[in-house]
Amino acid sequence: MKHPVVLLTGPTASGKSAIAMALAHRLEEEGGATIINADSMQVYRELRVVTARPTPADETGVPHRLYGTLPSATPWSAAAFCDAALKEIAAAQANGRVAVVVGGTGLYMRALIDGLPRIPTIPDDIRAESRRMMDEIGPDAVHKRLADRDPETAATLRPNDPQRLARAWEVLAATGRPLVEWQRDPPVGGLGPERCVRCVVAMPRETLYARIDRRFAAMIDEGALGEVDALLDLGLSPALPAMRAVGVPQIAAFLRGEVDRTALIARGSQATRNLAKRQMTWARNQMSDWAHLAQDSENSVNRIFAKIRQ
RNA sequence: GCCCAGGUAGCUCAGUUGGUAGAGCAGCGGACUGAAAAUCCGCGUGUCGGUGGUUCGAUUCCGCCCCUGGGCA
Repeated sequence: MKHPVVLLTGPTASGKSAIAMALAHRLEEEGGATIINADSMQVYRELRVVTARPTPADETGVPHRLYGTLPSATPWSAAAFCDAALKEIAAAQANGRVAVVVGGTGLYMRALIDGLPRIPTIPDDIRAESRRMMDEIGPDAVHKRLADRDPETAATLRPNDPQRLARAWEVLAATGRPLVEWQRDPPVGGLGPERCVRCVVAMPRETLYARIDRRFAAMIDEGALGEVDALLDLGLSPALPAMRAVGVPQIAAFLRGEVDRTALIARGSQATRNLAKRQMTWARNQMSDWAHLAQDSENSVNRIFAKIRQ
């Protein structure tokens, strides 16, 4: 394979970052690797402990890109990720390095492989207006308004799905063209599956859930409370993606004195398990043609290494 | 020991003026096309604490017993 890009995913706490690091070390003699973040939350600067982002020590050993590079006030997106990731992949390859894209966000992986239709960036004021309308009149009423002007897109959306309705509304408002029409345009910018070595880490659910419980409790001891406290000091809207990262609302409730430490750990672990389950559903049904790796890091590295050399 | 309030799904609880019961959460399955760690959808048989009694029929009414919480001694 000429310039393979390694795509490595798996549910949260599955150990994919450790596998990526081991792979990078293994590739050291052949030019090295650059690890590129495909996780929707690990980009946010203010969140490190709570998103289990690679440590500064990890980052000095191997080049890491798109980790902690964005202020939490600025929402990231699948399209922003694709643009940035494609540049980083090109830069890594120009230096003779293997690009290893790692992250748990299935949508980002899909967008990177298949590309996205070229929908214009929605201006901030239109976006804000769309979200404000959602808050004021509720998804059901927004769905009715959308059905009025864009019945085709409205028909594909449930009347109680605020996130997708807001998106459909702002695309229509900003471009005058229905979202479903945009989505019929050919996607651009995708890497294509043949250029990618796609791997997903899998393990028994009980094993993963136990890892999650252990990890969340450890985060509390490693500074997650102070980190979230500092984030809250920024006074950001609670609707922002970074403010909704798993652990942030739960820790915020603890800092407000609404729950005790035991309840915090229970709720934080719970929310993380819920996330892991959704990620596993995505992997099972949307990534069935990806190579499945066991949790064993050494074995996984060997398998990925063999695929790169094919 | 006495009095009061409870004992219903894994958890928190609702309910049945007597016709064997349902929400939220958890769990499981699913969707996912530019905020995705998001957003949304589907799945609920459980000796209704135990045991006698009344009744055509009791989780529901009555007696006794057990357990939990609170109060009084």
